[in-house]
Amino acid sequence: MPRKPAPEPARRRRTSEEARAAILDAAEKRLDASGPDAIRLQEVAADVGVSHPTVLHHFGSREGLVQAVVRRALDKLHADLLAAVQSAADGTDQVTALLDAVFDTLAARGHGRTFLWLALSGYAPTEDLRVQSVAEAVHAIRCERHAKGKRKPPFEDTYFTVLLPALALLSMSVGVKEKRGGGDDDPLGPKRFRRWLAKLIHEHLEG
Amino acid sequence: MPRKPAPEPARRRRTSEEARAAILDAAEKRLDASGPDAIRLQEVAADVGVSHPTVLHHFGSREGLVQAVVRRALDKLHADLLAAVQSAADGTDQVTALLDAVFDTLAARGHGRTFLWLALSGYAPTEDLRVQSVAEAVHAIRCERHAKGKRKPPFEDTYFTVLLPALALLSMSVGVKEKRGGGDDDPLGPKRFRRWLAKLIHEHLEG
DNA sequence: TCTGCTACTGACAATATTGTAGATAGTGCT
DNA sequence: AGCACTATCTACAATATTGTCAGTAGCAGA
Repeated sequence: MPRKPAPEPARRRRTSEEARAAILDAAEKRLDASGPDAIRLQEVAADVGVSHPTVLHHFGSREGLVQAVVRRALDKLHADLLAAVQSAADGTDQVTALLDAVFDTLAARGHGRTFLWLALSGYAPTEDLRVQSVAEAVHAIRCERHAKGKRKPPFEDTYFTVLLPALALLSMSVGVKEKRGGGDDDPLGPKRFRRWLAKLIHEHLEG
Repeated sequence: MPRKPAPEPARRRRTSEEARAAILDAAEKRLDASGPDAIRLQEVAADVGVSHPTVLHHFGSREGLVQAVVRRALDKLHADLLAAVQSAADGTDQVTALLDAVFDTLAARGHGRTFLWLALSGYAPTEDLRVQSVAEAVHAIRCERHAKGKRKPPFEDTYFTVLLPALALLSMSVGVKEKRGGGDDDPLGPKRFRRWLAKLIHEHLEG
């Protein structure tokens, strides 16, 4: 007897935007965890609860999806980084606050790990960290302060002073999962390291 | 007419050791360039000039090959790192020499890039950089020197002082190819950065 | 020269992954 | 209700990749 076509389990229809966002979320999880090469159409689709041709419908091709994820991830990184830098613009212990904020962006929120994946895979140039622009902003403040009597510090010094913690925090973001906890009292833990680094930088900037 | 079986292009027979070494070399190239996931049996075999079952014959499985490559790469990294640290054990400008040597190992020779691939992919824990042991060695020297009259510096300070440049150099090794050349006079180049960093560390150690 | 060992090979199988094609079914508009 | 639009589906095709198998061939020792 002719089989009645099985009643399909109710097809959900999203707006194009919603669907794209959901798919990008799923793809980004895999990007953060295992890199761009680990983005599989089938798995991403399964995570969202759709079939894989749906993903192709929205992004054209696997490469299209990867490009979209990369763009969104970098945009988010830039936004979070900018917010972090601005949030720490004032306060008594500026350097510590800035380091903590940038660490939060790069390590705790996983953006550093993602960025390393992208840089290694050739999807993002290292310039995308935008150290240069941050250094310029910091240098402006520094010059303004030191104008009184002392000699002006060279831009190179400011640039390197910004570059150093950026590079360090980036490397720290690799092993976030397996690292020791964040207790203040953990002797060699990342939190104490940041404090130490902040002090070092602060002393250097003061001269 | 019955085709004569095409004269096979002379099968070359290596010792097991030679074959394994050649295959590992080819696999390591791909590891350095594109990460462990980019190691394909077919491509590695083609690079060496053998068929892919030969690779399986020597390493059992793809995973066996990857494990072998990882082990050899980490061993080489440790050996080179140790040699670098020891080579810079004496000399007038110890810190600069040490940084240059470690930079050469991590960035110029590509070991840092490989290590980042392995760390991100979960093939090597971050502890594998062995910062701890280097820090202990440095701390011994430091204590010996500073014994005369001054207060003993805490180990934590030495550890962080070693950790900082290690993390920085590691991150630097990501974008080696696309970075600016190594001219001494390049304003914001990596060489000047290392000089600057060496000076910073030196001043910190002196107090 | 014969013989055993094993590095090596071609052919095949099994699975994974991307991509295509045509049909189906929500959704808003008239 | 009827219709256009398109998000979504199933089914299939094409290729890549790992792994198996039975046989071949180079080399060393008897």
